[in-house]
Amino acid sequence: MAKGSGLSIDSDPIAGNLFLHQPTVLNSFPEDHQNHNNVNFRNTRFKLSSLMDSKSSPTTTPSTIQFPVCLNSSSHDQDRPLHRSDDDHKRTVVIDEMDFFTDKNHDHVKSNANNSNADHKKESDRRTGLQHKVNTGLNLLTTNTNSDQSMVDDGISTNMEDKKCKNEYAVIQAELDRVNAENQRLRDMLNQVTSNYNMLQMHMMTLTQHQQHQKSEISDEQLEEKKGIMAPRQFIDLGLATNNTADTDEPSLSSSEERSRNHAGSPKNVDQTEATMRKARVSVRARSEAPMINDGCQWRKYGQKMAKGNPCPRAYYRCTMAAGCPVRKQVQRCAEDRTILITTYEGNHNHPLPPAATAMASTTSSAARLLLSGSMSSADGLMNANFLARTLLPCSSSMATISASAPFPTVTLDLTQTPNPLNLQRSPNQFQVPFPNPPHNFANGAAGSLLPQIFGQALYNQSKFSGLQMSQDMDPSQLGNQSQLPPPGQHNALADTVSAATAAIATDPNFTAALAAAITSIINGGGAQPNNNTSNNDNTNLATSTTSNSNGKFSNEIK
DNA sequence: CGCTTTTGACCGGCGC
DNA sequence: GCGCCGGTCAAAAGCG
Repeated sequence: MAKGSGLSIDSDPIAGNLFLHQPTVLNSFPEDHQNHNNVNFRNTRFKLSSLMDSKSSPTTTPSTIQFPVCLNSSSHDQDRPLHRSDDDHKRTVVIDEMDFFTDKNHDHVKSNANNSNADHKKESDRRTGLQHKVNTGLNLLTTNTNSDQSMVDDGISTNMEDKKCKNEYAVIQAELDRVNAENQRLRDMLNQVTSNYNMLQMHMMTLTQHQQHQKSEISDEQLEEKKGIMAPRQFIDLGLATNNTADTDEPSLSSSEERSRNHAGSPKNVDQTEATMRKARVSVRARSEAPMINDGCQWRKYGQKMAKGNPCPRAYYRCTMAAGCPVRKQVQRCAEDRTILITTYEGNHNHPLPPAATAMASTTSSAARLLLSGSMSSADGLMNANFLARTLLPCSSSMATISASAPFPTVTLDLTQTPNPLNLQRSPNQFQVPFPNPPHNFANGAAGSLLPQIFGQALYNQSKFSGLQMSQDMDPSQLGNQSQLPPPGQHNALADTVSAATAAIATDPNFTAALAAAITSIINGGGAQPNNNTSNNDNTNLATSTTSNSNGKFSNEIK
């Protein structure tokens, strides 16, 4: 990663994984460069790798002579892991090897403990002159078959030596190919990260320009919104929901009905998918005197229960914007602080949404998608979510929590901590996403709209890439929106990486993508689309100035 | 009259 | 098996 870009992904454990291989490939030990004739086989590998770096000429293939010398390292050394701290030891071994190759000295175990610097120089000179013969010595230490050894003992052998050289060369060549492939993969990943970074920069610039532009146009666009114009982008990506006719054509099923369907042998994937989607929950805590947070959707109350441990009743709502919409939400006041309203969303809308509702809807949808990812059932999913919560809401480490211990994995956005000066006092590197309606009660939409959107978008992208992982084992058609998957090339490259390191994948290649998408969501959903806020409900005053802090953090972290 | 809310009943999961 | 609990249903009531 170019230092000029300032991208400090190395600090991230996941990105660290990306580059963990990189130093291995691109960095060889300086000592080895100085003593390139002495490098052992493993060091030779690093040299080869470094030669294969894009900055190196591919034509500078090391001569075969370099390898033979190295292979003389003692067997015990070959079996040991390579560490920088072993450099001295390795050099010592090399000296032994040179003694081994001297014409008259056949004592393989000759100690070099008493060798002087002059000896070193002598041996070095001798080695230079005997480089061709070094190949022969190399062969002696390669893995020989019994027959080979007997032939050597017979003293035949230039042919055999050549043959062994060829074998050795083949081995090295194979290694070369392998490292080359790895390098290629790393380059692809690097390119992807770089492109994402560039895209992010572009978006940031666009956003900056848009800000001023939009401020002057807000009033006009507000008028349009009130005319009931519904922009195409209001069709929230519902992924599976829109792709599954079961979701769109059939009314939502109660849990018992779902169970019945499963027993009846209906398409299990669909049912399980829906069940999983519905299990994903996004909980929003916000202060509000109102009985319910206004999130832009139309809800119908279908039940109320007294929940254990809370004197306040829990109300159950379902979305009534379309028949059969499976989205439900629960509203309950916090037992400890009754000014806090806890709203828990579940499911994905299967219909177009007004802009005012897209934020929360995308959040719930994203949470469901996150659960759909193959790794979500494991600790990886929790790690992903925690990583995202930590990364994408750096301004609010306490604002986003994800619980997998709950009956249903739940993303909790605690907005009770942020109706604070952060949203009102903008620093120069912070920005405000303008919304048509003036900020109102915090619970009436302010951060309750955009923060979930950011987080939701991040979750969505995360799940998108998790989908790559899942796609290895599942029918790709089960994925929600294939069109949003990376191109096949990237897909394969990423999938390879995924299969290589399951724990790391979750965050590694997706990090910048999620990050970029989060910013994009601000631009598209908050900045470029700030005026799509339809006043569907009379008291809809969704969103306002938010996440300025988070954006400042984004750019700081990236650069 | 149509829609929404209320509220008791019902159901299934889970733990003991 | 039983009871608790969360979630849902659906009839009745309320409202515009």
